[in-house]
Amino acid sequence: MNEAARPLKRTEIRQQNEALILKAAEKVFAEAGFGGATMQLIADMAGLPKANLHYYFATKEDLYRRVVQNIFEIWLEAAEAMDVADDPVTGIGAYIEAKMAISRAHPDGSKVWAYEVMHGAPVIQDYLETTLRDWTNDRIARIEGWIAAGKIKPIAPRHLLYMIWATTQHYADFGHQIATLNRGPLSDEDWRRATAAVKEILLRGIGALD
Amino acid sequence: MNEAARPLKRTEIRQQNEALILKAAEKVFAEAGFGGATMQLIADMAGLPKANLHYYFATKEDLYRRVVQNIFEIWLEAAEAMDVADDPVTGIGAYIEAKMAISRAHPDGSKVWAYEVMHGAPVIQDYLETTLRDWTNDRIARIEGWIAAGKIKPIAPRHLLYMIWATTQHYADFGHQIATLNRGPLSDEDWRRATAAVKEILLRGIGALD
DNA sequence: GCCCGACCTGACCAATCGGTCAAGATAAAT
DNA sequence: ATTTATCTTGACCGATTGGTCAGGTCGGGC
Repeated sequence: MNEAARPLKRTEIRQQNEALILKAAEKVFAEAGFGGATMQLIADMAGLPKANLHYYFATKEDLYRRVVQNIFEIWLEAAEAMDVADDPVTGIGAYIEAKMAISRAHPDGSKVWAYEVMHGAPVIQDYLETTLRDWTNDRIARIEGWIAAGKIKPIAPRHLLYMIWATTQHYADFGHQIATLNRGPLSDEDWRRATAAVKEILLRGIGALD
Repeated sequence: MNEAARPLKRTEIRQQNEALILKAAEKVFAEAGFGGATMQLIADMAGLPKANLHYYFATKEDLYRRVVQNIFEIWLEAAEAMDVADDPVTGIGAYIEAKMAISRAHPDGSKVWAYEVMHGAPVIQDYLETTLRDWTNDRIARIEGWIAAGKIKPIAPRHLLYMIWATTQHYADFGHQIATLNRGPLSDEDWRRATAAVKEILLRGIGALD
């Protein structure tokens, strides 16, 4: 992969191999789930001997945990997009766009997250109860403010958030089904149209348009 | 389980045991995925010896296939709810209500379906390309009719369907996350409110309300 | 040039997996 | 009552799994 055989510094070796393993693990966990994934498969995909994986990650659970945590961080960064503006059209619109972009850029990560939650969130239960719950309550308060200011209709803020999560992540988690119905992977234009459709229906649905 | 030890007819034995195994399998496959599920675990949950499972279902794949097909049939029956009326509010509203009811009644089935699609639909790929694709195209034509008649705004019908699937199934597939944020399982009233919120936002989003 | 600690890996292991099978138990046809 | 086909099950098997380990390689401080 690298040009020639340049000598690598110790820290570079560690960073490079951990990243390589995490990337391969994300793909394999997304394709096969935790139980269906094997360390041998991840090793083959990373181009490393299996024993080398156990040098960097003690157990399969440790590796899985790191993959899930990485996704959660990407999730949280995008969540800040909702605070860019004071009006709901710009704020919620930017959040939907950010989440759609993540669904396209990190479909495997989204699937591993879905897998983890679907199976009772054994690894990230504490994150759900702390970070995610706090973030959700803050956004609910923000949406209630928009309702009180008459900027949107008095819909249920909590279920609006669930609908945003559901619709945007659907394009990653169910990407195979969508691609099958579309007779092929979504193009740039397809993604633009999908994002526009989701934004339009949700924003009009809460009375922020027209 | 049965009162006393009443003698069972041959056909009864077969039906009863197959149903018992399928029910246990649905739960285990939903909780652990295909790879994470074991025949021993399913056997224990069904209260039967493992060898007995292989008498009724030759392989683990056969058992999994039957579980996925069962869910697909439930899915299709509910899809007919969309054709109950000529106006979009009643038709789409009934479809959303039917799908929300399924999410509540068959959360494990929904999860197994999600698992199957997330992993490339190796078992039900042909259903996606035939039955589901035909059904989707028919409903798109129907929605386009409503648009042409001026009953709803000119939204993208395909993405409206995706949004309905995503939001309704989210309450099953991500039920654990929702329950955690809700500090407990959803009550009857919670489900009623969730269904109303989804219906209201989606129907207003396509311009069928107000 | 030497040495130490980080890095690498083929070979190996106990545990568990899906699946098999032969022998016994039971319901129904004769 | 005997036969027959269905149902039941403990014991077993080869294959694969996550994980270990001893012995090697190699970068970098001295």
